[in-house]
Amino acid sequence: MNVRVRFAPSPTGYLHMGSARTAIFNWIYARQQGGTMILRIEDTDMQRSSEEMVRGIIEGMEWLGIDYDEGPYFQSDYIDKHREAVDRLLANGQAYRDFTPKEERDDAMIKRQVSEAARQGKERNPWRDLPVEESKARAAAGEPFVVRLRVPEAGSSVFEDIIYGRQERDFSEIEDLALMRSDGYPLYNLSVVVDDITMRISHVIRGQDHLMNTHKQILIYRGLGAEPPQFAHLPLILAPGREKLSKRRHGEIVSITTYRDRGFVPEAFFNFLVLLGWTPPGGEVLSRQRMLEVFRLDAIHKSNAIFNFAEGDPQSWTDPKAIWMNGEYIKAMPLDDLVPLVTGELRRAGLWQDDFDGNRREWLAQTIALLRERYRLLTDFPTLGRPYFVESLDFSYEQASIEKNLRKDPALKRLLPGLAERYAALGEFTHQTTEAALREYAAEEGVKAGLLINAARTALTGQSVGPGMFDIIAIMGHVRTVERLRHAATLI
RNA sequence: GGCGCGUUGGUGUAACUGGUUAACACGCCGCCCUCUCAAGGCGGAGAGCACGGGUUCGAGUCCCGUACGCGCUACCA
Repeated sequence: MNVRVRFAPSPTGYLHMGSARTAIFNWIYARQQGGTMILRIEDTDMQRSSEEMVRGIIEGMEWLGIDYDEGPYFQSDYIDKHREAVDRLLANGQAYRDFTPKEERDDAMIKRQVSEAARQGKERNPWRDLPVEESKARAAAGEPFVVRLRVPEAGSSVFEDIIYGRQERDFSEIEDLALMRSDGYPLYNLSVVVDDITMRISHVIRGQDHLMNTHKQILIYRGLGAEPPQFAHLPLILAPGREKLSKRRHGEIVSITTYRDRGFVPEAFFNFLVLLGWTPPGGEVLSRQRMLEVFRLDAIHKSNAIFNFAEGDPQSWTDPKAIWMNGEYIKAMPLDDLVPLVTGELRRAGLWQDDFDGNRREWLAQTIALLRERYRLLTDFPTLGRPYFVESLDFSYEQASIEKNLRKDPALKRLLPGLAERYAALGEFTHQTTEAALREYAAEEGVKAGLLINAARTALTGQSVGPGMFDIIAIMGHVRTVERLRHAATLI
């Protein structure tokens, strides 16, 4: 079978995490099966739609590296087809006109009564049985009506979901849903089905919130004489506490752009997202290539995934596992791929210098290679890594680090400048020569090398953690090292 | 309210068609390395599988009920 899947977001202006994950699973399945990935914008809700809002979605997909073979199609471009389908349903008796005045339906009191009646599973819509001729005549006379699907009285709807298994629902539980509004605009359930038929979709992979809708949609497929596709419903992504994850409640954290802006490597976030609802066999960190090899739709979980983060806690502003995952990518990805990403961050932070991709091109690569070992976000390079990229003393010294490494021993007030002079006199300035000089100086002064080494770390970086000291010195270079050692003495 | 789906350590999950001391990852804690660590290496604590019944020689795995969560129940998508 020719696999054709679609990702069908509504144009909200940004790519929601949940939507992104849906897109990812569609994409993986399409690519794995050698099928076709289609992007369709569900903009039937006209007010919400605009160019800009669509762009936000596409940008998010591009960042994640999710491409598509067809589209973007716009649902609103197919309204004529939707209406035509409604006419066919009306003609073959699968649908009927409901002339209940709109105001009456909108009335809260009546709404309650109607739902109360529906609750008791009692009466069907009376307009269901209006003779066809009278129905036509009223419509022709200009009386407004909504078109409803004629759901069978008895029996049940059954389908096999690839993920959730056999689904059965009694027809008596399914209301005669509206297909077209009284203003002539087709409604969601009708539109998706018609579009999926015309786009020859073979597998509908979407959120579990549509699981119940599927019974209705299958009825529409049948009414239209079409064979329904395969369905695979994905578990939802919930916020901590198993509550719904929403932009309103949780803010920027649900938008993919947040992750782009806060230092995530696209592949890493893609990998993390894939874990929300699926466990790959043999390890959670895996390349896309590997995903395509081992992915199985029916291995997706049934229970909702929880996106774990602590509101207000800067340490875990997002799922700690996502941050860990990102660190794994930063450590393991080819350096040539990492350098441009870090370059972007340095530019954005105003730390970029022209010779970084000229004379100091190699130096930049070495510095990134050194720092990547302990960084987990791309933004760590301009923030934590600032002392490595600025020429001057324009970086801050952590107070705790000053206490711990500089003020620990008053002798450092004298030793640091002393070390600076030894270094200033050094001809060749490398890892080896600087280490030898430092150890020699420490021996002469009768102090432990570690005292000088740790003091130097704080002097050069303002921090008490970081790479091996002589690696740092080699990266900092002769001039900055001497300057910073001298300067540090003034802090004691 | 009705209907549907789900419920394994703090989190994400594993455990083939019921059968060893419930496994892995993140996080947490400790130790080691050592010039430091938010790096690396090693180890540890933490669930008896939502709860209550039942079937069975034996159940996280099957059945029933309860609780909780989520979803659907619009002339929204």
